[in-house]
Amino acid sequence: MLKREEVREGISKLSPEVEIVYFDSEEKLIREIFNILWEYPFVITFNGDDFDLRYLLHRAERFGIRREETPIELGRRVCTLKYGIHIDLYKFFFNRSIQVYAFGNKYRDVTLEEVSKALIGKSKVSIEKPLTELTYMELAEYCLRDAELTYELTSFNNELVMKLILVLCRISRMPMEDVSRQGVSRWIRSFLYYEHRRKNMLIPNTEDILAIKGKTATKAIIKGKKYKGAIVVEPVPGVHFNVAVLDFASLYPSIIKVWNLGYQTVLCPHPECKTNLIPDTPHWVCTKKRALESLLIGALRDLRVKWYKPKSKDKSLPEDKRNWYEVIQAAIKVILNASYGVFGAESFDLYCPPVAEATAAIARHSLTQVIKRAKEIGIEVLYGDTDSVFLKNPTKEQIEELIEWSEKQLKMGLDVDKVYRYAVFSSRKKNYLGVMEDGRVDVKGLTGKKRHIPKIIKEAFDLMKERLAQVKSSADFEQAKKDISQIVLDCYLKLKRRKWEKLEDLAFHVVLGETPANYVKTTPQHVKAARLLEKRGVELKAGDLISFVKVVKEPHVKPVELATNNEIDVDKYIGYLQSTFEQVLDALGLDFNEIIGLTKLERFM
DNA sequence: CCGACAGCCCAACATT
DNA sequence: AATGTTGGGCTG
Repeated sequence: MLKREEVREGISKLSPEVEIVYFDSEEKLIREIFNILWEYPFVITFNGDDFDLRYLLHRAERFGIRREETPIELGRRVCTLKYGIHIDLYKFFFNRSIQVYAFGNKYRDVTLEEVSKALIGKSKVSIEKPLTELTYMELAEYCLRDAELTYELTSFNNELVMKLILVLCRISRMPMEDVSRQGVSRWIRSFLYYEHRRKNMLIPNTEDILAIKGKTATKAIIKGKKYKGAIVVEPVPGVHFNVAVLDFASLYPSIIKVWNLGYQTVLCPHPECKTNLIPDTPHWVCTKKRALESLLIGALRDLRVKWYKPKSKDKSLPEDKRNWYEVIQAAIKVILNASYGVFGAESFDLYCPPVAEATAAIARHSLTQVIKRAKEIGIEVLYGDTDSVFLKNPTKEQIEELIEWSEKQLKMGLDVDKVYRYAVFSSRKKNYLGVMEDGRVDVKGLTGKKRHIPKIIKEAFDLMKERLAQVKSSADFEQAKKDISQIVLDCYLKLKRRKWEKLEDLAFHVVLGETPANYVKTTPQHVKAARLLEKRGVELKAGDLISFVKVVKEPHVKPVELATNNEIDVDKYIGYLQSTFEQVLDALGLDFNEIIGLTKLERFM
């Protein structure tokens, strides 16, 4: 720590083995930090690329410490070490694939506080004063905790993160420093390029692939997308008991494997292959040669499904071995999940639109076929999305038959993913709720689970969820419906009578996709609130979370910290409550307006 | 500058 | 007032 005038010692809450070293000049402090950095083969930071290491380097220059004396190498967007490997966990945890597939979306904002809370259940030391006003002991405590959290993010769960990085290195053939910073498209590029070189193949230029194979032939449903994607089945609204959810095992990678897809084989030059058409497209696939992507993605898929996944569940293996298999299968899953998308991404060096398009087309065909077959053998299909079918009360035999049929006819693995005791569908796609046998509740897409909605509505929604978890049979529903009506009514009255506890409970929370000034086409509500904050001198940028409430007067929103209770637009909130709950109430045969006591007549007055 | 994809829902905004 | 567009949050 740097000795400074007027800084008090403070009271130490640190454990006795912590040693504090004081320096009387910043230069000496920095030189000592550098000495320590030289000693370590790995240095882990959280945002060290953009802050810690960069800052140290620049401070060092101020004191005339020469570049040769510093252990830090300055890159354009990275800071590396001359001896040792610097891993910036901020970059690693920021990676969408890591966030979603490796950590199941447990953290949302990529901050040390958020990620630590989510993954290791620990928090930063909270401080009320500006850093400069802390006593030495407070500062020491604060910094030490940050260091501990950062380290523990790599050590928790048997060093999961370090193992994951190591496995990804081995698959992608990239150095740890790169693999921990770059996105999944770079991993896949590196992996495919390596195999090209190993087989002594030419690596095509990006523009040559596009020139020869061309663009896409199908029309996307969503404006602005390049090609047609997945199918979503119109749900059968209502409550359904005993719903089996079947899905294809890693559908897209399986298609790439089974259908021999790759930039070489789709629209190949052989006239005799032109009859080997891909359903729903004018494209054909080669019948003579194997595509490298198909081979490699297929091999990865098989390794995961047939070796690593079963080994990770094999109870006869020692714990640490099983754990290692688990890490590997998770790492392969991350790569497989992205392996189709990259072919449709312009930024990918083996970008090949017809390959992506063919994969999606075959997926539609496969799902359609399964639905058709299910109906043929007498099963009602309630819903389906991309790779799944929701079957109403099927028998064991029917399920077995469907799975066998898929294996034989489509060469595609179909499995029972889960069974819902009952499921609730509205008429909306990607919006449903399922209660599993053990009482866990899956909520998909419903407004009630979205993170931007006010706490007061979310809490009511969660109460309803808990109540629904207790329903075992259709007879149970009668009482549950009454209880749910009461939950909705309570929340309605709390709003109508302005009896909320805190204003924060009414706040919507929306992330800025851009810096406020960049919104030129429209001004969404959270941007309006953001601009009010900016007027107060708050600096805002993309990624910042804006919390605002809805008020009566123009512009109808206010940042929560600037608002008062009496200006709240209660009717807006009631409207929101209504639309949130109606997604479920509809299916239960309940009516929002009746619940809150409006008779049909009153509603028309 | 940042970089896997498409489809769906909702609310608010902008335009006709 | 009706209709299309934008932006965010979600599913898969």
